[in-house]
Amino acid sequence: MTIYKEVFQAISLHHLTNLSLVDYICRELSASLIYRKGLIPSDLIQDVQCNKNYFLMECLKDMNCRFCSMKSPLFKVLSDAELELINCNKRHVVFRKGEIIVKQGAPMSHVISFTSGIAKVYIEGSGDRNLVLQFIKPTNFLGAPGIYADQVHYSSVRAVEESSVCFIDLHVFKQVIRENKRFAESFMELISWDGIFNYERFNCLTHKNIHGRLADSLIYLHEKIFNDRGNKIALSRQDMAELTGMSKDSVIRILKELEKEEVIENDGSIIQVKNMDRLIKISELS
Amino acid sequence: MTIYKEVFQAISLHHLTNLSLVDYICRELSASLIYRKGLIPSDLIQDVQCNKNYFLMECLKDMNCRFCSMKSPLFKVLSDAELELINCNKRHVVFRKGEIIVKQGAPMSHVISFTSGIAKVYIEGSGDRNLVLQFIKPTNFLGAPGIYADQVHYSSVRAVEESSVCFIDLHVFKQVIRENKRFAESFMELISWDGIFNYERFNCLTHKNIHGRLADSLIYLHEKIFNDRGNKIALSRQDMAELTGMSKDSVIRILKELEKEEVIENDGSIIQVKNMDRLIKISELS
DNA sequence: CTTGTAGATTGTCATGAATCAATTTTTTCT
DNA sequence: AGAAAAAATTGATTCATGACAATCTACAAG
Repeated sequence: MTIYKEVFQAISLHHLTNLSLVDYICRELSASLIYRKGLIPSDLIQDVQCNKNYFLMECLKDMNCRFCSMKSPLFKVLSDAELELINCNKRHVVFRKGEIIVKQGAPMSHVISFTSGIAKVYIEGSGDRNLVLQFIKPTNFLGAPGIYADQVHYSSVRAVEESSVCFIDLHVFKQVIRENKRFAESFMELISWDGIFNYERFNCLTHKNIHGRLADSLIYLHEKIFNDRGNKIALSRQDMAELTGMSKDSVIRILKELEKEEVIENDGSIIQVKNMDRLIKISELS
Repeated sequence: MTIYKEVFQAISLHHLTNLSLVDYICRELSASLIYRKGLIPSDLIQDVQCNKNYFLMECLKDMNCRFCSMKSPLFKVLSDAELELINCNKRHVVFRKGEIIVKQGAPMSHVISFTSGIAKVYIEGSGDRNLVLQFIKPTNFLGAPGIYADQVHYSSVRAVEESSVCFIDLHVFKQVIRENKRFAESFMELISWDGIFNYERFNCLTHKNIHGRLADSLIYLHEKIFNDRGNKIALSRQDMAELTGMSKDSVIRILKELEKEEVIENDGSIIQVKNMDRLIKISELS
């Protein structure tokens, strides 16, 4: 286990992003660390990929924003002084699986930077019916649209697996936006892209049948959310139902169908896409 | 007819907003103009309300942004110099009913300020299926989310009745945002509220049955869009279908039902809400 | 005046998808 | 490890909704 920690120490010291993790292991560590301990690199890479979340969290404790590898790309345009200011006004918190990070309707006192894990952003409708807007993984902000509206959360966020976030004081955050034009512009881009993402979901949810909706969701989860978990989609059927706007029962039914047609592989609660072309075709056929 | 023009000249000179129009007529004009010409104020107000759009457009031609009563409230925080800069880089254009103002997918060269009329903002899905995101009336901006993303329009906009807009050069607009912090902040608020509006629509469109969806839409149209047209909702069934995400046939069916129950009154293609409480109840019952 | 066209209306019908209930599997907690 | 709880599965049933077709209406163009 210590080998992982060494790997992650190295990562945080070198400011590596999630994406360059595997590259880095292959290039820098294989000779010196891995072979010395008799580990096969490909196994280590796979293990690290699957357990990345756990070790990441270890490294994030007490991390200064200036050196944190998991800070938002938006923060890259900030000066050291600005980062230090944010660092002094942040709290790093770990949430366990299933815990609510943000509650819809609650007043917003902090901007939340999501630093590790996976969470679902959902709106609570009338009568137990939730709709998952999107899943969140590092690095992203939570509660974006409310920040410049009326400082109220318009969606809830719940940890799907153990996750950690940084609470950043709202006033400090706004102050930095006011004083750094590039940062302000980046933040506007973020809000804008968020809005555009919703447009695409509108289409899917209102005009496609359940086959198309589930196909779209599987593609989304495969490509955007579980892409750094070896594309192993680990979600409850209920969560998938809330993402696609269909009933849990229907999700199960269609997943079975897809498994029979060998479009996906279903091992316990872990889903893996086997035939992406077919999924895309199903999505396009509506 | 000239009485109207006088009224509107007065409005534009005094920088009156839409909302204070009726107040203004009662307070300032009734004695001097209306009685002198033998008109009954309440009739005039009603007529002006119903035909506001036509006369408004007359007044907007060649209007300098500095004195334009229909400019966005956002522009109120701009200095005269900034308004003058925008004025020099804008084009005022009138669109006839049914014409496309903005086409989804097209590159965005200008920010568009909607100055009179009513238009529908919709996303074009696969296979002729459109979804109306919202109706637009003065004063508002078009193409908001794309401005700070990749300068592409992510929705189409079509005039529902004769409408006029101002095309403002995108670079000039961004320059003003960069240099005026208050304006930048206002604009962020605008984008944010836009996003929040979509959240509420998600709920409605994914979790309510057609009765609830139509009720919601009628409430929206009554309160937010046709509120300055004497609450006379004038839309084609097709437009209402695209707004509610249901088929045209179903719209007609439910409207008939509502008419029978005297919740609405349907005179030709003009719908008026008679029993708002009932509509709200239908909406809540989902 | 008449003719054409687009939109509105109405009823019927097929079907997609949710609900319900009963059973099995998996996960979690002690 | 074993019990309890939660989640997943499955089939049967019901209902809501969209699609189609035929007719009607109103407005515009010739």
